[in-house]
Amino acid sequence: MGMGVIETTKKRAQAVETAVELPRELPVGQILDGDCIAAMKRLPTASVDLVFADPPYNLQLGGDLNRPDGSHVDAVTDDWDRFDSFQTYDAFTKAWLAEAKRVLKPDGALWVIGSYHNIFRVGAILQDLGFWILNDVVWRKANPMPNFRGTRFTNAHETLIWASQGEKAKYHFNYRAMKTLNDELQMRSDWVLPICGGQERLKEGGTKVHPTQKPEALLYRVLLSTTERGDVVLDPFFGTGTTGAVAKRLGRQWIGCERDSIYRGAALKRIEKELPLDESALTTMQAGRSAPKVAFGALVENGYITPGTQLFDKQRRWLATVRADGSLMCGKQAGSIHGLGKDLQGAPSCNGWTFWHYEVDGDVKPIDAARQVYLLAVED
Amino acid sequence: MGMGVIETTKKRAQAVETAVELPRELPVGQILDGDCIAAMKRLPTASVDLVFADPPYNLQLGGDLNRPDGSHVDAVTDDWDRFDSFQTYDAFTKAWLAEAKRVLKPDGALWVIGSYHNIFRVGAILQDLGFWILNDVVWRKANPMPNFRGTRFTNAHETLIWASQGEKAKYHFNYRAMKTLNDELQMRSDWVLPICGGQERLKEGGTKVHPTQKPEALLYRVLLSTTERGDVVLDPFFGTGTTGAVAKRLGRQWIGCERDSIYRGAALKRIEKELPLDESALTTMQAGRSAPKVAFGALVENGYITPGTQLFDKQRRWLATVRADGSLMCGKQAGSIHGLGKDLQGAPSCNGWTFWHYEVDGDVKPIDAARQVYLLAVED
DNA sequence: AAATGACCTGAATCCAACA
DNA sequence: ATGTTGGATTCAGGTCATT
Repeated sequence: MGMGVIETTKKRAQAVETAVELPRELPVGQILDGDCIAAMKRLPTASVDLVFADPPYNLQLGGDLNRPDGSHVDAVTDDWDRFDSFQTYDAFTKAWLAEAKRVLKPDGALWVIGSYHNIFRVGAILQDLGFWILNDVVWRKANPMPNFRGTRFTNAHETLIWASQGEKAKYHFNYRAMKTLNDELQMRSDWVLPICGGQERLKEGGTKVHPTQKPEALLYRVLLSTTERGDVVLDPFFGTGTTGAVAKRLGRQWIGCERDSIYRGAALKRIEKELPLDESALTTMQAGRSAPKVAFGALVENGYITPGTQLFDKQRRWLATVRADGSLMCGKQAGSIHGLGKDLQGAPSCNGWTFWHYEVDGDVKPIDAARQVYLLAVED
Repeated sequence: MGMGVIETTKKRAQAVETAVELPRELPVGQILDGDCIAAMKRLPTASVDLVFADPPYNLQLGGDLNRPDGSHVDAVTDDWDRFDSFQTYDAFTKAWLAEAKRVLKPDGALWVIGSYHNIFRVGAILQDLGFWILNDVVWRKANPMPNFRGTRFTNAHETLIWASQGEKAKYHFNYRAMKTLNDELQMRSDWVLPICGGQERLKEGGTKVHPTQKPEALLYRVLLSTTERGDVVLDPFFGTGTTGAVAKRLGRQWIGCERDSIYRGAALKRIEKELPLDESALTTMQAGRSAPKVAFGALVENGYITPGTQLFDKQRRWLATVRADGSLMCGKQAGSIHGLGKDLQGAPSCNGWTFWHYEVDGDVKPIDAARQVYLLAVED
């Protein structure tokens, strides 16, 4: 697979050098120096599982922004400069998003965080590039900075976008882990988390090392929800390495890009100290579909449900008989627990495990109860 | 001031006709028929104080969706939400936003609501047109529809953008009213409100009249925060007239655009029944005050206590009127439920929840009773 | 009457592994 | 590619009938 780098004659010599320094193996556990676009160009196509990006929010803070012709952008006051700077920001955004898309595996995903200053541009551009938005997630800050002048609403949130490679692309979502994390309710698109402060906030001589250090809890949720253990996570705007620290803790591999040597030093020191969680802690709740599947026939086979047992729906509209092969019969109709339930109701689908019930010791229980008992017995 | 219409010789005759039917006076209290872009072109430049827009979201839904119990989800599949491509949607968005900008006064403002399907494109385009984003506001739905297949995070919010005419433009923000409404805390950029249902939801023969009717509490907060009494509010996507109904209630003037005659009919009927709040209820807090603990304003906003309601102490020594922002007025004195109670009694402190009473169905109850009802409804 | 429970619904880009 | 099949999947609030 090619590197996707546009090779001009000028750049070719450099590319050869790079090939010596960075062979095909991914530079996991490393912070790549320099501009993130150039750094990403040195990574192989379709090689990382997740990109998490916290790009500069505007031109004033993003000192690495230049016009396409290379000239530097400074004052952003009048209308012309505003227009010019939006254009410049868009070009920069398009460039790094395109590289991120190339580097991602087909079933990889992208997270970007931003505020109203930049997130609308970022969102529109990633849609234009073919990314498919899966959710926008609101980080609701538990303790935001107040609006001191009383001129607007307290800016109390930031927005994250989660996107796959395209409309039909696969992606990973640990639904069950999120539901468990959220007290057995589906995790919503609004996350209430405190801002980064206290012991977690990196400081040097009393002043914060990085102006926009993100809370680890935010990365924890991002990585736990959309990566698996061992996955490679790329952060093009690594800063002080929150992504790397949480990735290491959660048993994920990481790659960073960062042009500021002070941030790089702080990040490496920080990640060095981080301890990975141990095996047992990293085992999360599994979704039903990756849990061992149980055929209804196995319950019959093993005597948990006897052939001839009468099953019925909760309203007792239909009565079916269990046959020796685990199929059901109701009148002249027969089929699997799911298929028969579907046909009888004329529904598009049916979960037979919760639809069919049976009597046991005078109680009415869904047949799923028998499956639970069976699973407990088999697990040992 | 000109009409801003590009006058070709063909259109001139029509323009004269229009001038007869729609003279310089704004068509306040009217719903303009037809496409909103064409309708807005008939309005004078710099004539309205606020635009609130709930444009099509371009949902791009796939096949059918069923709940786990097999029931069918009634999706938004209306023609008005279908666009060929992002390009088509962008062109449409740019056209109506440009008209909105022309029609707005120099110190006017724009609100747009959307979801991740469209809001990034809308936000980027309005920035390109020179609008200056003041806040993005998140409507956190108290009761969103779950993600039935467990494939993503529950899509539990929508996003509003509030923008002025430009970076240097003036705009209106009723900081004090918002702070009072939010229990003496600055109003944040995330608003928790239930979706529109129950009695508020317009129905005809048991089915909803409009698939995406917005809750009145949302418009209440928008109009109270960024308009003054008598201001003209334009809604280019009027639908069933939530904007008009709340505007009338709050003593604002309104203009709507709507091409569907069924929606227009329902909106006119609805607004007809709406009663404006009286003078005293509409006077909101202008000066600072300290106190309460639970937001009395939330009860007002959500209709548990109507602005204009008369409150009194148990001995009926004082009579106070509830105002739109949740403050009380008694004679010339005004304040929060606690502060005013304290001042009137000359006491060091006062628990407004137990001090103030109101009549409901002939019974006299402390306002704390309304809080209890509200808490039961809101609690999670 | 108050409490309980069944049933319905809401701006939704909603499956995966086979043959 | 495309169709088929197995089987996994929901929260809050309102309405209305029943206890």
